[in-house]
Amino acid sequence: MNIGQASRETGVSIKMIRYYEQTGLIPPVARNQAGYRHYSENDLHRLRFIRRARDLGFSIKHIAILLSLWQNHDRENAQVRDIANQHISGLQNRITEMEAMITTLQKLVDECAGQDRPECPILTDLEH
Amino acid sequence: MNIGQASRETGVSIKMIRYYEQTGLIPPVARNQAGYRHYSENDLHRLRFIRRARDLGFSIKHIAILLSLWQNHDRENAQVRDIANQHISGLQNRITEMEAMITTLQKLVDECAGQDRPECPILTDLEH
DNA sequence: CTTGACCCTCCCATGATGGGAGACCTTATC
DNA sequence: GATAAGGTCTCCCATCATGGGAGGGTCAAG
Repeated sequence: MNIGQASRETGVSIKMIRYYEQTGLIPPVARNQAGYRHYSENDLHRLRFIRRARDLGFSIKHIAILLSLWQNHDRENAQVRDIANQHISGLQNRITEMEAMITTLQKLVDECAGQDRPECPILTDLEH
Repeated sequence: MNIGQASRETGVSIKMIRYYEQTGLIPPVARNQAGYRHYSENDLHRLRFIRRARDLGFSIKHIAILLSLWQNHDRENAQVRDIANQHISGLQNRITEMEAMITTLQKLVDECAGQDRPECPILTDLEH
């Protein structure tokens, strides 16, 4: 199967498939005589794995680790859980930060809307 | 005041101050004969504005608009509110996405921890 | 044999930030 | 006045994941 169809099957863009190969996240795939990449069912499997992990917000570095654990039968499941828990914590921290931003912003917007003064409380806050 | 002290006063790194000038977010500042940048109280004011807006998560593009509204006395406060509301929506959308990721991940981690089978539900999910 | 769809590599761009090299300036100390 | 330390200048490179596009080769159907 050529790269275009592999892309359609897995939901990973052609650009990203080549990028993953180039950066070593996936091993080089087979080529035909013209140099076209050729994807086996196994290759597609790996791409779907990556796609799913990206959808869950894992970084490429974490995905690299997950891929190696995936194919290492000596792994401890706890290692996988560690990666996942680490990722969950990262997400939660970012959410906490963003919620704090929203709280501040919403208060400023409310103040700004609730009055007809010429100066805008949002800008006044930023100025400070 | 030189750039180093301006950086310390405003909390904006030297690198970023120069970058903001280079990309036009702030106008070029005065220079002494040796070419050293020199910052007035007004310049510091602008930098603090930017710093605060960055802390609230505004993109540079949004900050550029906010800066121009800040100095435009004909502006409508509603314009400023629009930018802020737009930003709040963006943050909320990202939070929603991340919360969905956390929900999925947490479920997988719980399943993985609650059993002693050799296969890991997290990897099994990613595989799928 | 032509046409259109596909594929290849290589280069560039994003957004915000930092690192570092090599050169110049300033200030304080001896 | 010399020297050392530290501040500043510009220019280039890297990040992370992703996309755009140029210029050229390939393949299959008509």
